[in-house]
Amino acid sequence: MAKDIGWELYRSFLGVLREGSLSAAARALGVTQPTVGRHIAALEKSFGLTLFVRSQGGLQPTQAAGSLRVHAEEMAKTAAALQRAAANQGTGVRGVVRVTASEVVGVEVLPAILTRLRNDFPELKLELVLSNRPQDLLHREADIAVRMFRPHQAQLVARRIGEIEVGLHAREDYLGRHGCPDHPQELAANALIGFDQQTDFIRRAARNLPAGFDRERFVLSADSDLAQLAMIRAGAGIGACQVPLASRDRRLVRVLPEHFCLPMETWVTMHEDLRNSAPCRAAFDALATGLQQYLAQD
Amino acid sequence: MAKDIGWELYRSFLGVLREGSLSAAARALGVTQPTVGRHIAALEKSFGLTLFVRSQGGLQPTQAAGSLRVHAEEMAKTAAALQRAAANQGTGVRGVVRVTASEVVGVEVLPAILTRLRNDFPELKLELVLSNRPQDLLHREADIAVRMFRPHQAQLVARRIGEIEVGLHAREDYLGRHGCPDHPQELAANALIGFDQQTDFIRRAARNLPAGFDRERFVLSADSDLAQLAMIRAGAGIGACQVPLASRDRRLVRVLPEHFCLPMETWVTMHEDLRNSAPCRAAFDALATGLQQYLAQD
DNA sequence: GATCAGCCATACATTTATGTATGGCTAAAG
DNA sequence: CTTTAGCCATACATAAATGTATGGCTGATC
Repeated sequence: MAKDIGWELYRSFLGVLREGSLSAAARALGVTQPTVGRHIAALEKSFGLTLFVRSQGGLQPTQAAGSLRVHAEEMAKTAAALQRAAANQGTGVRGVVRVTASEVVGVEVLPAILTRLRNDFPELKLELVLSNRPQDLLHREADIAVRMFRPHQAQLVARRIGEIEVGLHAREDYLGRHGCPDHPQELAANALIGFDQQTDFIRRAARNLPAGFDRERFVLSADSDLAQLAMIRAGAGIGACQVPLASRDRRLVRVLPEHFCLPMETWVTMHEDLRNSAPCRAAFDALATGLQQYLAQD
Repeated sequence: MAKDIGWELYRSFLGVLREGSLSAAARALGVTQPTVGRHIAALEKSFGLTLFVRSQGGLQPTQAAGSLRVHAEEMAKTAAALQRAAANQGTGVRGVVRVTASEVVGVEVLPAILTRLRNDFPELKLELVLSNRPQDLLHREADIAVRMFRPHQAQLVARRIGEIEVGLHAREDYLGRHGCPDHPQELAANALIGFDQQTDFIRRAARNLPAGFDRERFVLSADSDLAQLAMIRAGAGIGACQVPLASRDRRLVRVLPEHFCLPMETWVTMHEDLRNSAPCRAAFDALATGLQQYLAQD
């Protein structure tokens, strides 16, 4: 096998893939355009294949380059994880902790918790990754995850927070105009706010949904849970949201609580290696207690 | 955040972790000792923490360095995967394909298949990883896996080969001396060859094991399936092995076929991105057809 | 069609990283 | 006790990578 290739080259390679041109990649990486150009040339020579088709508007990746991209991304993620891990290694609660959560929790619940945490530890930095797709804690895409299911991977420290209940809600003035439904059948006559594409959670919860609440009846649809929440708050109709969230807003009224009630098991998880990391530990504890308070306010 | 750290530094870091000294790491990496020393110094400066305690006998990693190691290893694995992927990208069946399989299959079955493959494609190189632990195909720890269970991850091309049967066997001269058991109860009077620690496969198959074949009765134990096979072949007693394997050896006789019969579903799997890679494709096909022949010789 | 902005490629200067050579140190072997 | 082999650290020389400056090219805009 030919000599191993310098890892720095992969960095430039990924930069060009992401930015689309040597010049842009150079700017992003903090080097100059000829340097990136030489790196790509060196890679192509090593591999013996064409990675990019040069053009005046930039470089277009070949199919080969595309298939290598995932690996380069993985390198970048790992490098970032290593750097974060190193920053969290010293004594004292300082460094960067990356927290992942669902969009709703991240926007509605975490800010207050993380603000308190930051007040307690001003040297702590936080990165928030909002996604309904579970991040890979084992490979440190995130340090701590707030998830709605029991983690099934080993090597994780997991704390069960409790169950967040999801129920149907609407603003009282909407219900005043349309009447508050007493039976699921009456839902059909209402402006239902729902999902567009089925998410994992919905699929799992589908069997617990009442008959009147399904995709065909939705008048307002959005894949974004945040958008659905905003529509409920705006009085657009009846939709599903977390009960403790709705109870913060006096104008929101729960609809058909006995027919529509989805409890979501809530967990805070972290890689076990991070137990000895002061900043991760602090963030973990703050999230656990903060979320418990969130549940208790129900 | 401080400036990003050159990925090359991580390489030196991992080298020192693996080799235990600057000098040894330098040799392994093909650079000189001062270079590695500077890299480590640069890393320690960037991180603001001590990674190694210098001593005359070498460098001893601190706890911090140890906790960063997994990430560095991950970088190395990914870099290797990228390089392999690149090598397999060109036209023609050349490059390195990494195949993983169980120890028994790897030692007893694959050599013939891979030899034929290499004869057909002299420019193809093969790496064999023998392990009962499933390798991570998604992250390209291996390109192709021969596994005894249906793959549950998406993004994988999987071909079902059939079922390899596992049965009890012994050499005929052993049976001549001790008599061939007709009922499971008679097993207790025999020299049983079995596992020491329970493997995943055993655990899953446990409910299908006959009453007379369990851990307490084993006279000869080994975790290595290869060692068990060798003992069976040496005429040491009765043990379990793959039926097509035993039928190659005329001296081996199957024992209690109706009571002890564990079919193992056999699959060849590969990441779907590799379908367009000529060398991986060739290896995949060769493995699939070769294993099918192996099953058919039963 | 002329101007401008953005891009890549090349030639040259400079900085940076690396290699070479050496000395000091320790632990084990003679 | 001496020798040897292995290691790290430093000073200096060298090679390699990077930056600077420039020219040519294309496509959009006026």
